[in-house]
Amino acid sequence: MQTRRRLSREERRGQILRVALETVAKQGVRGATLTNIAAGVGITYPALYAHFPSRKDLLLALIDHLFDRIQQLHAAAYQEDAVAHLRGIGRANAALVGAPEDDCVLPFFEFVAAEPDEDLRGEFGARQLALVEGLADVVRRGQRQGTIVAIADPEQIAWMVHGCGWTDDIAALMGLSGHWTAERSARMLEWVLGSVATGAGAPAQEA
Amino acid sequence: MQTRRRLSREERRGQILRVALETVAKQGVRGATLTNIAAGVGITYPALYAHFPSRKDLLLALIDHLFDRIQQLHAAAYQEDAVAHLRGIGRANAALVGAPEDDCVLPFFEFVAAEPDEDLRGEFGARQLALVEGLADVVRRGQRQGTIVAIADPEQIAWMVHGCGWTDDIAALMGLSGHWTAERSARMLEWVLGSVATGAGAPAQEA
Amino acid sequence: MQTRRRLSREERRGQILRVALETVAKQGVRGATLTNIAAGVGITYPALYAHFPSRKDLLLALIDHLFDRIQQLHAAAYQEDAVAHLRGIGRANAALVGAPEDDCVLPFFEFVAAEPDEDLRGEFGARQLALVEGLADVVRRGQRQGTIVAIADPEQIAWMVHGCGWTDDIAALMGLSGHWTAERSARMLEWVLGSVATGAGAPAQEA
Amino acid sequence: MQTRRRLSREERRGQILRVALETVAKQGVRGATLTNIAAGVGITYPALYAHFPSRKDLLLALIDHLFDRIQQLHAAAYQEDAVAHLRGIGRANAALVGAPEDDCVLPFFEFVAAEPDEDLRGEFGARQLALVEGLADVVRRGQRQGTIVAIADPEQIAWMVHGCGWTDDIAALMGLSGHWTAERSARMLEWVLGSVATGAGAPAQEA
DNA sequence: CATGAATGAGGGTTCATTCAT
DNA sequence: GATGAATGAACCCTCATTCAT
Repeated sequence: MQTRRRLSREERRGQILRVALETVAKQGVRGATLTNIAAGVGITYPALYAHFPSRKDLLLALIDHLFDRIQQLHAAAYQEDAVAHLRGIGRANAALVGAPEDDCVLPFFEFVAAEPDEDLRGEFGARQLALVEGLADVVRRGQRQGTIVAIADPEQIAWMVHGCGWTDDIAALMGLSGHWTAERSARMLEWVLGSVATGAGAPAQEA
Repeated sequence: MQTRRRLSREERRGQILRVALETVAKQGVRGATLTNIAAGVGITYPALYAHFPSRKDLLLALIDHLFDRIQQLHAAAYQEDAVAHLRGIGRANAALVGAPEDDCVLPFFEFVAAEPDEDLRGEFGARQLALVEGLADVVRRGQRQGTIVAIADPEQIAWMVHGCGWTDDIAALMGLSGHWTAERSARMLEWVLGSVATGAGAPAQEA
Repeated sequence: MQTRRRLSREERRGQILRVALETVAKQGVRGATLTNIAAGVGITYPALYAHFPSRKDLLLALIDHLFDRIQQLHAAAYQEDAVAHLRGIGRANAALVGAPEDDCVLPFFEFVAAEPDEDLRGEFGARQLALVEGLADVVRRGQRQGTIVAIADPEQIAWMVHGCGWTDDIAALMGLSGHWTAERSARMLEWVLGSVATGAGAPAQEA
Repeated sequence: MQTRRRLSREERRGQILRVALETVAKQGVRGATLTNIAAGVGITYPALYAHFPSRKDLLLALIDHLFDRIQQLHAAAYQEDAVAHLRGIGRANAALVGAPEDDCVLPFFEFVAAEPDEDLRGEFGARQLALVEGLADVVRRGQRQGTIVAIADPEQIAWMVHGCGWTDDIAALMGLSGHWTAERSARMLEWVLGSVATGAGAPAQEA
């Protein structure tokens, strides 16, 4: 008599994705072998085929899962002031980078790094684009609010904010957190925001 | 009668590194297997062991080779005006990204993306750091020249210029060149430079 | 329709060990490659990894298996009279040596001879020691029975009996059975036993 | 101008054999690869082919070399009293076993252990036989001298003395020197000798 | 829904051997 | 007589995948 009840199909699938994400964070896409993932889940690897037709499909679903979580983060950082919202998004990213036990930012770049033969980059780029579009929407909202200068190109701003996050991630990935510090990262973000924010909300630039 | 003459040790080593770099550019670090590299060179894979004691040593030598080439690029972009020098470095990088047949920028990021189990990230980060230091030196030169505001933090500026390059590279890697265009990349660079450059040389910011 | 039914885990494991033992007997430890063993079993070599985590673990399990069998032989030779028991053990060994189709004695020495880089000698020595201890126990039993002189050093006797077996094995291994005959082997054993046995049971020494 | 003169063919050959013997002692027959041997000699491995047509021929020559050295040891232990001579031979062997830096006894057994596919055992057995014959000759000399009982079978005695040495060697090989001590080894030898020696020269047996 | 057994392709590495120089 | 470059076969090991149960 098993006290631990059989998981439903959906629950199992979610569990697998969570474990897979952790595995990618710790061992990279390459290290996310079926054996490793299944071991984390506590099942045998052929059982994974009951949920995903192939490893690649699992990884694609994982990208979905990952971007869902990131988008939740972006949504959670919402503030009525668009500039503050962007700042919140940037800080959320920076905070995650500093917390390597988190399984969200690091796997993000692990996917960027996923070898070309995994055929994942295209899919990944498309999601990334959607993320940037979301940021651009925030910029546009700021322009409607009047907190962001109307002349600014929303996409350009969005990409730059996004790029700040990338820089953080890459630096962390390469063990350069001691040099590209959270402080410098924040200063770069403020710089970008400050140069387009109107009024008193914009911190002065000091480089 | 073989028309292809026997290569000398140094020639062969150089050839292997060139081929390996192309292979990394096309198939990633993971795809740079001994079989693939040897096939590109036109020899059998055990022959590689006559030149490198192991695959990892080959990859480490490749990182050396790669950074040598990048540093040459940076040096080649030299201009007496430090701001112009930084701009040249940024543009050189952007130009390379647009020319995917070049085997220099893409492999760069392939290494960033190299799976953790390859154990290359540490080594790579150290080289990266040296590169940033080089950029910071240019900034300091600009400060001595008076073309860069004295108040600026050279390391901060250096990292930001470097980060511009990263953004270009990653975007290209993910097939987003259509969105993160050369124009936007240039604008971001000008932004960074403009905000620290003194005098008329600094383009006005318009985002 | 496969007529050969799928084997259970335990059956397969046992079969692999049996085949491996034969392989060691015929081709030595070095010749006991995964390919060779798997071929004998009738499977492909990666399948072996489902049963043993590595070749070395397989070989260690094989040593277990081998000593189990030898200890069974020693136990099977039991006689109440300790001297007779020792004689039985010695004769059992000699008999095996003469029957090369047996896969027990020969592999024994193959392990002794296993190249140092296999790292098996230590483990093997420990088992060997246990075997000698078992013989020493028989000697002590004889001393309690009064069939073996009390003054004798049990360990010394045990080692000497064991050494008789070694001599047989090595001679067989080197194809010298024509010179170190079963008769001479028996005479050496009697010599050892005779010199410590009390009473009429001890055959006269004639060399 | 090389101050170290070119070695003559014979000198080089001897040097190679000496180095090869050390290599076998330290790393076994399997570890005696052409690369390892050549490295010890200070030349490159293809150069070995100038002296031996193949690795196997080198190993066969090495067996010659090894037995020559052992026979020298036996000769050096010569004493007019045959029993003393045999005792000297046994002690010489035991002494060597205790001195692992010596490259004579250990390689001996490394060859016994040489995997069957090396095809060396036959050759090795023949040499071994010659060695035993030499011991038997000493026994016969003792019988003529009257120091060994006439009734003894010279071959039997010779094999037993030889077997004592084997036991020492194997025990050392398996790291059991702590249990099969030099003292026990000596006692076993005295036992054998004592049981065939006549007169006062024979130590009393005490087991 | 899950498992256990097995596979085939591929990975890095080592080694005896050949041959032009 | 010796070298440097290269080869081909073999080794151990890993992994995604299949399939009967």
